[in-house]
Amino acid sequence: MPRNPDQGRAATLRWHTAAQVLATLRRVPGITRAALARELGLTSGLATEIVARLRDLRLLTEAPAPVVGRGRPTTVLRPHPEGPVVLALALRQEDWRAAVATVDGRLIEPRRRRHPSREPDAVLATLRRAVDRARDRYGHRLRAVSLAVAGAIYDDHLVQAATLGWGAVDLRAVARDTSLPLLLGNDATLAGVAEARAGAATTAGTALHLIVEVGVGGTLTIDGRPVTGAHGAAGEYGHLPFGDRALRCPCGARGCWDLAVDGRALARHLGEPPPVDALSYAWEVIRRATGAPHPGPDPDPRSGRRVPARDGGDPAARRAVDAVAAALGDGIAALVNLHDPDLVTLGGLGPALRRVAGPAFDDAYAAGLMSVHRAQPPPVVAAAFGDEGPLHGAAVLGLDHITGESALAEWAAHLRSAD
Amino acid sequence: MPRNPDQGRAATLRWHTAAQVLATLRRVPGITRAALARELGLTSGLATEIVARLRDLRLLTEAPAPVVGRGRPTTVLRPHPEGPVVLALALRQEDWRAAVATVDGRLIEPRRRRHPSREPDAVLATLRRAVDRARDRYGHRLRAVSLAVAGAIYDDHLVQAATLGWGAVDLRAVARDTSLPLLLGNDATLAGVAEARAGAATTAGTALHLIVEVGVGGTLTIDGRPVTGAHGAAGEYGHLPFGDRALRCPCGARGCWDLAVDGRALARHLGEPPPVDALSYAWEVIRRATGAPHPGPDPDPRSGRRVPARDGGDPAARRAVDAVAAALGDGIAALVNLHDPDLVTLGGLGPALRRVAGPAFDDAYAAGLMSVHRAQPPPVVAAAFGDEGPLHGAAVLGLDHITGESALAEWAAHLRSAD
DNA sequence: ACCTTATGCTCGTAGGACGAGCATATTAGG
DNA sequence: CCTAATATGCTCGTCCTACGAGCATAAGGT
Repeated sequence: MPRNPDQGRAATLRWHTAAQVLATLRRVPGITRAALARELGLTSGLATEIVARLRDLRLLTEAPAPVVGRGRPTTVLRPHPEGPVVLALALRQEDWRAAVATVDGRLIEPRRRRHPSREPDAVLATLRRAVDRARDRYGHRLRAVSLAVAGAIYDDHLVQAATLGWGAVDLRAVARDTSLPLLLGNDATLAGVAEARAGAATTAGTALHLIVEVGVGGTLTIDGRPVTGAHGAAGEYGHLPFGDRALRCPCGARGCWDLAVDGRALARHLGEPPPVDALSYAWEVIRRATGAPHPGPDPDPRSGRRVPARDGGDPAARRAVDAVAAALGDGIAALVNLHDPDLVTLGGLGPALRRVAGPAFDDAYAAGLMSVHRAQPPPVVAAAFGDEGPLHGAAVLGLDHITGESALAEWAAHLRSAD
Repeated sequence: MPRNPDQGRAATLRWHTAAQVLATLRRVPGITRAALARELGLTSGLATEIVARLRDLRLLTEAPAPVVGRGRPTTVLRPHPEGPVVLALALRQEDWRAAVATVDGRLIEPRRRRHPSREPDAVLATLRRAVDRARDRYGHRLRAVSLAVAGAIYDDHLVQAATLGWGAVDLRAVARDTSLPLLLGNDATLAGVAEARAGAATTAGTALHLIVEVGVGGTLTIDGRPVTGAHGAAGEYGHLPFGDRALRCPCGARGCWDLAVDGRALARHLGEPPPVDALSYAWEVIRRATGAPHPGPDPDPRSGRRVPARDGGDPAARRAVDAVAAALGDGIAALVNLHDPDLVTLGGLGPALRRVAGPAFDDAYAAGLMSVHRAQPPPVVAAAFGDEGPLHGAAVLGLDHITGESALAEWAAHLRSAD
């Protein structure tokens, strides 16, 4: 039956182990060849064959590894200087980011630009220029473009981006007429993927990632893959009715959790009018609560050092932060009861709210857990990538695509035809 | 490296296609050999080889298929009369069920018994006798025991079964000293698996199953596999705080959805005292609301015929049912926003509440959906298996186990050693 | 009786995985 | 400085799955 060259069991299985090797290289960048063989349980003969094949395919190169003890020295596996790359893009409210990713998952040339205009056409034209620049520089090595967007995705289309003020916008213009696949993902989803693959949740099989900015977004990941639902629209944690049913959400429903945990909630607690820019307003309230000049996002979220003084700030702001942090902890507890994750990673305002709020968050979290989770509550930790999560997640999306079994077969055919 | 006989790439791949064949046989019981080859894209030579191997392994037999037109007649694939089986058990509040399942997924000898006593020891001893009986009858053909239990599972242990009045009970006694694996699953989770594999959600990639009895349980399934979380404790939909925060749940939290959608909610709306048996109380209120003698669970839920008259019942009961159905529809909408499923299947009281409530459910469901889901709202349908879901799901769990690649290798070794 | 159609079987070939044996490159220790 | 110990890499023969082509088989249709 399988006359089709890239179908059937044999053609798929051919690249199976090669894809595993590349996945391992991505999980442990700079892994040695010997360690890789151990990790995957490859016999040395098979390792020889597969590495040679991947070298011939310009997917990786070997460099002498630093010697550690006795025994024949091994080599470090690195992406090939003429190997395939993807362009990762992340589109947010006030700026966009771009980076080129190699098969080991490293980002090169990360850039960040503010939108000169927020008009869809202007933004898409800018992104398109980034694609063209990458094509000029990398030529046929560029194999895919992946785009993290702060908006709602449905069946691979952007249907709404509230923070950008966009409705449905056709993003395909970013890669039109390039023959490059354009891979689309929600930014909170992709940030969760980044945490699960290379960030704070690498050891977790099931992880929940939540990001608080204007409202709450996030995703559940299972073994590094996001639970995206039938149309890619899953992850609307902010519109769960965990909040006060008297409050009406712009989404049309009542009692959305969104309204209880972001800048709008802080304003309500402070008796101030609804903020125009809920995100910077929230940072400002957090600043007032600490009395510190600028509590902003951690420059390096991996270091937990900068704990601002809890005293010295504005008591009203502190009470507002406490209330919002409690609503956050309470909701997270409900989601832990629901999903039973190994770990929860928090992004956006989350870590700062928690830090400034003192015990309010932890108390609410503990109180909301069902008894089965009390003995070993899943840790709630700050996201490792911070604001860079969506870009890293987009890179993961693109690399998953180009190192999948079918894309490897394509790349091999591409090389054969180029010679 | 792989000196271990049942590890490594080759040993796993060996059974890969054979496992696919058995999975297909289970998805389409009574499939013909020719249709199977088409379905999996097997060449006729490979089909010959694999079917022959599975025949030799006593996993399936072939019988002449009814002739439909021209061409050489093909055969129907059936489980082998000496092939492996699993014993599926389902443990509920007032009764337990048992059935033996063959590799094509059919249940033979389904039985149902009431608990003579609800003491854990007595119940476990009864289940153990069912295991012994199956062992007597099937001998070495019995390869696993799977158990669906109406309680909370954590790390493969039962930590609580509220409806049975049990705390943590060690269920391993059911299969102790038999060398049979005991596979454990929550009953709502397994009912969802049954719906996704062979019930109302077979065509759905992502499906949400919810069952309303005392509270709400359920599971999300992705391609037929349940999302069970890190410890198998996921699916506590009933303890999401969708309800009135003024109400305290026995779980310790406030506002649990549970309290808004079951018999306890009906009693509150009617101003009656909290019922002792919330489930039969709920059926009784539904009966009062219809005026019909007995609205009970559908005898055949696949036929949507028995729509009771909405008029003629007790108006107060109808209003209570309306309110509860609305709370159900509202919560389901929130979960659709969250998970983006293709389909929602409803079990337990759900279908009856919805049928009796008239538009209250559908209105609340529609009103709670986010706009992205409005164009094509996921259908909410009655579960196909009704009360038999957990038993069928347990059978799926067991059959997945014995038709997995490693278990097939074991079975082959077992046969070799028995000769 | 033929042809048509659908299916099943045999056999030669390709290619991945495996294991054994040998080759190689380094350190540790005398 | 030489040798043993150690870790790693390569080659090759074998096994097994998958594939494709050609042929065989068993029906219906004419």
